[in-house]
Amino acid sequence: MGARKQNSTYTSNEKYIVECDLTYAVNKIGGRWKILIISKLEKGKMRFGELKKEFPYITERMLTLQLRALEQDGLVKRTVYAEVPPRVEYELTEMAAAFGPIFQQLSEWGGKHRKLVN
Amino acid sequence: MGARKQNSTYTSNEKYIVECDLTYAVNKIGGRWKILIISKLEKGKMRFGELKKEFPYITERMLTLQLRALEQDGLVKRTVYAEVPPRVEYELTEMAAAFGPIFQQLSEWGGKHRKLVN
DNA sequence: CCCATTACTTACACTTTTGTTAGTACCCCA
DNA sequence: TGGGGTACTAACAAAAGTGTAAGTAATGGG
Repeated sequence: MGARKQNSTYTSNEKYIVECDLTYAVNKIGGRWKILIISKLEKGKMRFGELKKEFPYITERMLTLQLRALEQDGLVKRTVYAEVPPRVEYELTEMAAAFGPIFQQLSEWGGKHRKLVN
Repeated sequence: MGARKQNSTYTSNEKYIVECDLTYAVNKIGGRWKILIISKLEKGKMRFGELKKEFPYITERMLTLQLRALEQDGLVKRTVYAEVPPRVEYELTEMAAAFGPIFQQLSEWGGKHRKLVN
């Protein structure tokens, strides 16, 4: 009972869309926090708590969710140290580091666009 | 009565996030259909109905919404011809065309990533 | 024994995004 | 008069994304 009704158009559209490598790529870094997290990690490893401090209003839940998704997608490597209290470090994978130059260009585009439109 | 309660954290986080030029840029092309639409328009002007045919399962509503958003953001130019039945043509602006090389790289990244992860 | 610390997890609520269905205006043509 | 064609629009509903509030495990230190 209570199995979620699978909205077929919603789902099949999603599949159709992600066939495009470009959309696929943008989806990997979509969402509210992923890009910001990746940007911070470009400077090196960080602990969960350190990341949290970087973003004044992020909730632990959101940070966890985003990091998990990034890990799942092979963009972030998570290392747990068996200590108490726990210590967990996050760092970018090569795949994520490859975004570097692309991010640079996108960022420039964003800057220019913002000036033109606003 | 019934004014929507403005969730302040939701909204203020949104503002905070978009201060980043990179996130700002990605937001402009985020959403389910925008990238695909831009990709099609890279080949030249298209009418509403032509665009619709390109995407088998998009609804008219979604296509309209996305085109409106792109227009609003200065990525697409909309030209209405005063005919009956109506004719409306969409084309990319320079700002959108500037995405070209970036899209190329993102797309390559997507292709590589897909092979690695799946 | 109790508390602090860290990195989470859970259940719930709100907001935005996406899709469904039906309908509109306009004029030409039969 | 009435249907066809085009590019929409409106009211509603489903789904995903994001935020709230509270709680957990484990252990060292007081």
